[in-house]
Amino acid sequence: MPEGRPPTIKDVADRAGVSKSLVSLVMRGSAKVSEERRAAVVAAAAELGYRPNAVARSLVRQRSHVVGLMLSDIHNPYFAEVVDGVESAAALGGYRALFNTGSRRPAAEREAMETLLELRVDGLVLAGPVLAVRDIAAAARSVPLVLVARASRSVGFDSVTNDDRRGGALAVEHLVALGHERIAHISAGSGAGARSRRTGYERAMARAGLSSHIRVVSGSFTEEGGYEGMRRLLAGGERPTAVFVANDLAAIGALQAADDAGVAVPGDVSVVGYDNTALAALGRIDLTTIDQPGAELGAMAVELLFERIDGRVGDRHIVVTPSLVVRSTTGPPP
Amino acid sequence: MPEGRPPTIKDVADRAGVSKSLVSLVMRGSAKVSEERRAAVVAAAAELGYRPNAVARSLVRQRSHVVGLMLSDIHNPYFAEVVDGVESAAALGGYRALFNTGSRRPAAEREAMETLLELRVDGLVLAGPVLAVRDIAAAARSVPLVLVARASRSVGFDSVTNDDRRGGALAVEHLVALGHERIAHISAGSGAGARSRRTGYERAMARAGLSSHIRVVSGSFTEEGGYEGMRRLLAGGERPTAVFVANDLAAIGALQAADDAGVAVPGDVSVVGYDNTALAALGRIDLTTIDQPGAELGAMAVELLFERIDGRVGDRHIVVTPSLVVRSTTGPPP
DNA sequence: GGCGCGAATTGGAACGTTCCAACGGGAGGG
DNA sequence: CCCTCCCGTTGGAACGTTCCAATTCGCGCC
Repeated sequence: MPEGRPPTIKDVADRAGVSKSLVSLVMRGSAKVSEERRAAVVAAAAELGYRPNAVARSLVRQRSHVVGLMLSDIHNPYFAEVVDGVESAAALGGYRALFNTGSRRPAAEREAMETLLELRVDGLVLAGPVLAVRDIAAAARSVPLVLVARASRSVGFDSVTNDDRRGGALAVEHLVALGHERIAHISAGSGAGARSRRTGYERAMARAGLSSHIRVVSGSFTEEGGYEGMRRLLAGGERPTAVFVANDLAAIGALQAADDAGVAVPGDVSVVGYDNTALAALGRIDLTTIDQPGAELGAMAVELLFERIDGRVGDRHIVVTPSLVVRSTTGPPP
Repeated sequence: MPEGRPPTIKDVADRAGVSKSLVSLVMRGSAKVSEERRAAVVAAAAELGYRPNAVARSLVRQRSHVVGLMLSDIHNPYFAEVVDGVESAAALGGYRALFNTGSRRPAAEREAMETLLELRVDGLVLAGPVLAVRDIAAAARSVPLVLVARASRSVGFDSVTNDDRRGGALAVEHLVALGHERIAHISAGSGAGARSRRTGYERAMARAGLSSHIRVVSGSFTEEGGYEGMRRLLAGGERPTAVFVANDLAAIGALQAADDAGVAVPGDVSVVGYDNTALAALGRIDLTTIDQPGAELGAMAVELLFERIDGRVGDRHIVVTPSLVVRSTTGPPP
């Protein structure tokens, strides 16, 4: 069980017979400390099990060397990839990363973000937040902030996204090339990027002369959302021969709904997802999808953050181009 | 872009024409403040965009109201469930949760844990760490600590796990009941719980009089580990008719290897996983597995943590009983 | 009219660091 | 032999809060 109180720099100083300043110098690896004193301090610290108090350090230095990352949904494997990128880029820059999650609920997201803000992280990365732009902009006023996987032309922060509109078009173009006309879309409503993916879908449909076949049902970025969406598509009206789903997670739900309804994929209906998560690559799933490199986006976000932290400011909105990954859930229409 | 310096309690006090102590009282919702002063303070805080500095508060109160959670692997959906449980239980107790990840590498895990420790979290939850017990025990000496999804009879901290040995036996018993004899195991080596699952497998095999059929290949708690393990099992020697894999993620890799080798599941070989993650429930995967309720384990861990934080100490090692979930990857031997 | 009391408010110490200006002492130069 | 310089070391202020003891103020009571 934890003992009375963790040892402080003062305790170490007393035991080593030096001043706390000297201990501080040793801990930070200063060159201007005599070898014997250093040894004495190191020994004393080890004996006491001294561990520097990051809270006190952070208070006096006005810098935490921590970047905060708010994840909109920890169940979406796409964000695990973003985490990888953020974490490795942060480590490269001598920073630590700490996460949070908002469970897709704006209120929870705001609270998670607030927690990070109160902790005075040096930079904040928001991955796929459903938060209002107003809240994001407000936060950006007090800390360097970068948005990942959600576009925004707003000022005051940077963003790194893929071109969701282009991605949506890519999906449609692929299906059109296969000969589909009745291509439906399961949208994720207000989810990050959902609007653009939908717009990409609609415009590409129009360009292909298929305006009359545009059909959008609302869902979400979750399995349940995709399942429900597909259920509705299969139930009512003229059945589509292909469905472009808002993301992989939802696409997997859609696949499930098709399986449950005895509808063959891609025999009866083709399905396209979005994100190219590890899930999509599983042999049993083998989902055609749009690739959006999560780890890279995360790493770029941190680099932008570093520039802001260093004072090199300029609202940069990086947009990477998505690409199509064809697997076995798409084929010619029946 | 962030302005010069975030406003402090002092700035608010000046603007409202009161002392910093009064502002502090208002911020903490004290009842003994006159209505007019309160209003003045609230207004001043809003105008300045004041946000309390958790770092300073944490320093003086010697309490952060944050529980730290170190995740061994953010790509394993099982841990996302643990996060859910931890987060909701923490919120219930008025605490915030902050995560970290160690990417299954002991050195990285130690660093992640150290980060949390330096930040002086009030409690630490370690989910499935591969860290040495020595390191865990050392950390437990300075902070209330609970281990999740890894057993340990050590003193100084609590743990919440499922009975991995029983789980391993459950898998074997199910397969034996189906008529299998050549049941192999893909182990996760030094991963948390791996040893016990293996022991459970071995003992159950012995109990069933199948000692001579015991066959263990080493893998890991990842898809690649499972893939490789299955590849080896299918390649060399007498082919098993059933395989118990260390966890769902690895089992999915194993499934893939079987598919790639043209081996039918469960026609030629049955496969059992562990964890009962959302992955296993996917229709396309439909994996027979051992259920270990992640969210519940996470929530229980936080409750134990709270008891320790409140000083009610006692090394408690909670072990929940796993259960078998039969799906379609298991069947009678060919 | 003075006294006591409670309620509202305040100043200052404390938390554990870092940083800076200042200090002591030995060596080297005049 | 004294002065200077530099190196290693030190004390104290500062960071933004909370908490406690002390202060002020208004009011009722004797």
